[in-house]
Amino acid sequence: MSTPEQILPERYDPQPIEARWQARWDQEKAFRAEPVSADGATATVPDRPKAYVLEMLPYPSGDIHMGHVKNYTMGDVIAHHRRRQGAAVFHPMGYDAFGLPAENAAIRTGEPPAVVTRRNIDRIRRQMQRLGFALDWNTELATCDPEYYRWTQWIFLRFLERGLAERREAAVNWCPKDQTVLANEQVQDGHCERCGSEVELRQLTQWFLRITDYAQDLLDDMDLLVDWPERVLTMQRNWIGRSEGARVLFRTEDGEHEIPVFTTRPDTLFGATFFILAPEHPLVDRLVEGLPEAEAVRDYAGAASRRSAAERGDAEREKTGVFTGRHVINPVTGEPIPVWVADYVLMDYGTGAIMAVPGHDERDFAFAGAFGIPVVRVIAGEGEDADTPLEEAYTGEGRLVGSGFLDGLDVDTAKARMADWLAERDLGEATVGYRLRDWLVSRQRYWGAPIPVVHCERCGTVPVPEDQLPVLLPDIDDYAPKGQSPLAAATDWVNVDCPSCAGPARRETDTMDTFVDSSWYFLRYTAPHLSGAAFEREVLDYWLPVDQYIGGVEHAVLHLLYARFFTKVLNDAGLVSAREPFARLFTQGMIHRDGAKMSKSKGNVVSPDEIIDRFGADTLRLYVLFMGPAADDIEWSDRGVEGQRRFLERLWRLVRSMGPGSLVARPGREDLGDDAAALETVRKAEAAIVKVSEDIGERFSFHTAISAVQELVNVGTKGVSEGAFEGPAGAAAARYAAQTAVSLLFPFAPHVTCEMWEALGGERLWTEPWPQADPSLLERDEITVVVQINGKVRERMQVATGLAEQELIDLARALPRVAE
RNA sequence: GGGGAUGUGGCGGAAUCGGUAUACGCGACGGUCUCAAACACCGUUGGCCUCUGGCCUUGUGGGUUCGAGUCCCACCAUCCCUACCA
Repeated sequence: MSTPEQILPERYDPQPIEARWQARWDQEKAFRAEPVSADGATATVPDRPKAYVLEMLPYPSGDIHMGHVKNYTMGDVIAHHRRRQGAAVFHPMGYDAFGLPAENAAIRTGEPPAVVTRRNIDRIRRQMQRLGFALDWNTELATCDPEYYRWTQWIFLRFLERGLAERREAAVNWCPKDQTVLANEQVQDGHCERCGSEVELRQLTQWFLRITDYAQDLLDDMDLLVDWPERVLTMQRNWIGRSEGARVLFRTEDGEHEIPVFTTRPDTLFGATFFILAPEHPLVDRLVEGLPEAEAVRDYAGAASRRSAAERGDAEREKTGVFTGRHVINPVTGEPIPVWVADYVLMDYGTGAIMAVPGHDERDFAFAGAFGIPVVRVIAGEGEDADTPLEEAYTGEGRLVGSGFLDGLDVDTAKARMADWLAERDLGEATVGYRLRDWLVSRQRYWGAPIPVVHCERCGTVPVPEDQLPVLLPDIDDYAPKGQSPLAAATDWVNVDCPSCAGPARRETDTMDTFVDSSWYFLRYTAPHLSGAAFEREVLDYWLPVDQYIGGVEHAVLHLLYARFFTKVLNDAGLVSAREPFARLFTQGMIHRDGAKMSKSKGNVVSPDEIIDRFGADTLRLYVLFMGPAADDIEWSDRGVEGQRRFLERLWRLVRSMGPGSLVARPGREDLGDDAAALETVRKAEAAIVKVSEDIGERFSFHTAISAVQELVNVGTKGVSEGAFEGPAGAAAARYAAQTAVSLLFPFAPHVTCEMWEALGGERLWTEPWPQADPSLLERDEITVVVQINGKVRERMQVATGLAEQELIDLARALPRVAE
């Protein structure tokens, strides 16, 4: 360690400097978070502002990539800044450690996923430590640890007792390659989010979490998400997909069955000329029983269910369907309309049945055209009447026609009037539909938290009693998926006594989606090794909500929605005070190279380790944030990295040129006298303080914060080389500028700045109060005023500050090039 | 189809409240060092012209304003999300 009064060596060699400071921070427990709940200790909640700074936890795949470096460096900068501003900072780290990659590796090599994962975690931790992140390793957790998933299971039981976890049969997404079901959110464009295989629909009994019960809450509480990117809020809004409409009851012509539909256009009910059931609709079989159409309908339904989700979801595809031979009665016209089965009607949206209005719905229009079904106009737009022929579905505004008691009304009024009419006759009511589906959480895979229930012949589904948690994953030999969970092969484990009646029972063999694990990890950080509870209310309530959350936008409708849902359920269960987990969210852009996302398959990956070896961690940290706006996708540049290294060298030389000495106080105007260069230098330092503080604290504009320090360093370097700091005022100003640059740069490049800080006579820069600018030094005596005439710059004049407008105009008019 | 965003030098980008467009960095060019090259350092660097000066310039075209990269209207281009959701 440098001792005060010592100047820096001539050469900047990052490796030993970084190793030394990392060891020192570790030894001094410099970034230990307080309070954290632990066994046998009573945590006291401090009386000072807190800052919970969190980055989305990594999946331990073996190596961290540049995206991680950028993500954690941003969090680190904010954490350092808040700490030096006097806040109690919580900046934890963990691993989202269950999941398919480790399991797939196990299938290939036979090595247990727990072993693979543990090795990967050790590796990724070492890489993060090399980057000097100010994390509290004491609170580190991995979601695959039994002491963690015990509480994941415990939370699952809370859902179960609140009726929010249920097992039911449904058409679900099945990935044929990974041999497991997937949540709706994990299907992208009809393909498995993980492996890219085309997803099939299968009718299976699975575990769901009833997130749809919280659809409205999830929408309403977006007001509490004070600083989330609009983009993410919009994506969640669209995903939840609230639409107002009506439920309408249709009866079969024999009066035997009532079939409800959901429609957003109850106003068009007079135009409903046919009716469609989804192929999976439970009434399909019964309706066609004994009819000549039965065989054709069953064939069609069978073919539809074998079609891939992608194919079925293709709106461009020609409409297909089959007539059932049955009719239902249109409740307003009293007319029978034919019932068809068609695969463009989806079982899991609305009621799985629709009233088809070909005149005013594009899909219904296409279907009617294909099958020769009559099209009726019930809305007339501007300049149209009831007889204007429809060449395509008309979906615009207009007046109702051919619709009895609705005639002449506009669309919105007609919607309300129809809802009332239906409600008065018990034929329907105004209602709200959501696109959001319940969250399918069971997986037929090994490497996840076992679902803590037992199936008993007598008692049905029985929760595993809390004192028997965790339900540990059994050791097995063959991890390969076989269409059912590999856990089923562990018969000793599967066969148990029913906790309720002690009779023979079988354990649930499915494991939980790993998004369940990551839906509450930010709560467990506050009590990572507590054995008697998932967390402690008082400590949790002190830290929550997370003040700043940072991660990739790819989780907009996955993790970020699920974590909000969990927080609301736990809040309703009286376990957490927070209603929302993440007050502020920042979504970072990706780092590209050669125009594409860095990936092993494209061979365009730059390894963080390699950059650290060549340039040092400080340079890498500086570069990933200097590249451009943190929210944007930016192209990696090797030369850009070198530029940041050069900048650190420049700062190194500037600090070295100060010679031995101690920290200086900010020179005031009286100290600077009439030394203009010195005043300008101090002023630049003050401007940098203001800029860097705002850029880190409010704007998330790290690249401009770094530029501001670079400008300050440039002023210092230039001043030194031009001999502008010869006098006593200049020397003090230069030293103050160097000191300020080092202090402001610390959150970005903590190792080298700590080294420099000691050379400048300070110690423990990480505890140094964050600098405050002196506004009086920012004021100028004179400013340049630009004189424009008709938008053209005509003159520039130096004037004293504080002149009145008329005085300025008079001065301007007196200028020769203005007066002419 | 629906939604969200973006467009500024050779490149990444800055300009935060409508007030000197191009900060900071990369690259390029010139110089110093070197036998030489690389590195490093110093300097120059939006474009054009009739060059001690002038004109033009923020995707395109209009508008508001004393003044527009910034506000309004229209268009063009690109990217992302979503999509048979009744």
